Amino acid sequence: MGRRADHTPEQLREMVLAAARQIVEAEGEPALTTRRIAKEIRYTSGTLYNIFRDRDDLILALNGVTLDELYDALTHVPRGGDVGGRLSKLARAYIAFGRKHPRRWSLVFEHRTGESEPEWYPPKVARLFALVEEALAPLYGPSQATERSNAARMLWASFHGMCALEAKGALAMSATTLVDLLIEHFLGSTPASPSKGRRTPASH
Amino acid sequence: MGRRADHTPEQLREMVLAAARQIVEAEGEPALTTRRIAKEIRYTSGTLYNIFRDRDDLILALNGVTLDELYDALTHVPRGGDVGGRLSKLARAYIAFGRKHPRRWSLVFEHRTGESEPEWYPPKVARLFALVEEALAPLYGPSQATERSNAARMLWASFHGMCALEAKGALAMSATTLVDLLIEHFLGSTPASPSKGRRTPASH
DNA sequence: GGCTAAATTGATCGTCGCTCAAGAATCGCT
DNA sequence: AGCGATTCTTGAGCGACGATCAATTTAGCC
Repeated sequence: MGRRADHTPEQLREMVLAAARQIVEAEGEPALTTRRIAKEIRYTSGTLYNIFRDRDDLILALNGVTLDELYDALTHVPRGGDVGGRLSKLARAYIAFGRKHPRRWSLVFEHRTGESEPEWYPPKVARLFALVEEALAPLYGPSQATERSNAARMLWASFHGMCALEAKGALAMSATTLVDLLIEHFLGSTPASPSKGRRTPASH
Repeated sequence: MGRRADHTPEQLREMVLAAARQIVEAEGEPALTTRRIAKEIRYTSGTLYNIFRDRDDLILALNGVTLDELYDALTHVPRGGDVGGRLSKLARAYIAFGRKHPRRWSLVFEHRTGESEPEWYPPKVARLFALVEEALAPLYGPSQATERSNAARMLWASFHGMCALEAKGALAMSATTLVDLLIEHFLGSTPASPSKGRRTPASH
């Protein structure tokens, strides 16, 4: 057979990613073979290589979808309330996402990023950090951009660690409990700026 | 050819793990094939299946070696000094280990633990937590075992998250900076027991 | 209608994890 | 010492994998 006009390249790309998403979610990464995906969308594996450079490129694109969904889930966290409440909600949303899509979430972090990431990838990660930075805004003055950025990275990495260890069953307890413990400790002290130690938000 | 008396099963097992260790460290997990390991130790791949159930079992054993080495590295952290200093040294030793053996360290966490872990595995993880718990001992009274355990898990998971994100290049900064920031915040407040908030160790 | 260019297929290559019959070397027994 | 039983290793082989590519078929264009 030869050329078909069944689907545009864009449609095809989305069909592949949708199928890949479903396969990973249902059966895990080992089941994500090119032949399996092709079968799912009624093509053959060779066609996938018109769209993606190789399997790694396909997984990277799928991880992009996952990061988009994660960002979407986090942006739906209400913005009001105090800093601690918002941090906790952000962390819980992150953990909830990891629990809801464990295999796809794991794929983002287990995937070996070969030589280098495409240019569209880092921003998808950066804006997750930015959400935490934004939540921290009330705690820091305009001259404390670095402190706020460090704190956001510290908190996000910690959330991630709890989520990761929980997913591996290495925690023997709920990650949300640990998250709240971390946030309490974090808000209970502000060593970066002792003069500004306050637990409730204040407009700056 | 048939039976050889070149090596005992124990020797063989160690040769396999040593070769696997070297291959992973030098070329990463994709290079860790049964044929490659067998070639390295002058056997054929079939022999590996007399020692390990399958490739996953072999990787699990290798991860056991890695966890042992990690534990060894952490036990060599000096015990004296204040709590903050010891926590920081433990975390730095953990991060240093991850930096020194990135591919082998990643393998521990990227490996999909299929059905269930063998009985010898969880203790290797648990005693890492125990090291942090021990370091936290001066901060908690005898009736606060749960609080201490939670704090240790929270800290360890956070260390892990920083190490993991640094390894993926997602931090854009040094993990040790974040670790120290976390420890400062942690010691700067003790919401679990406000009456016992002290930053310097005390014998109990 | 006929020509060009694009897209899809199916065969194919080398490699992978894993299995197993066959054979060789060691061990236990007398 | 001899010899059968046992244990271990090999190498061929299976099915599946990622990836490539010539052949073929179709869509778009004049």
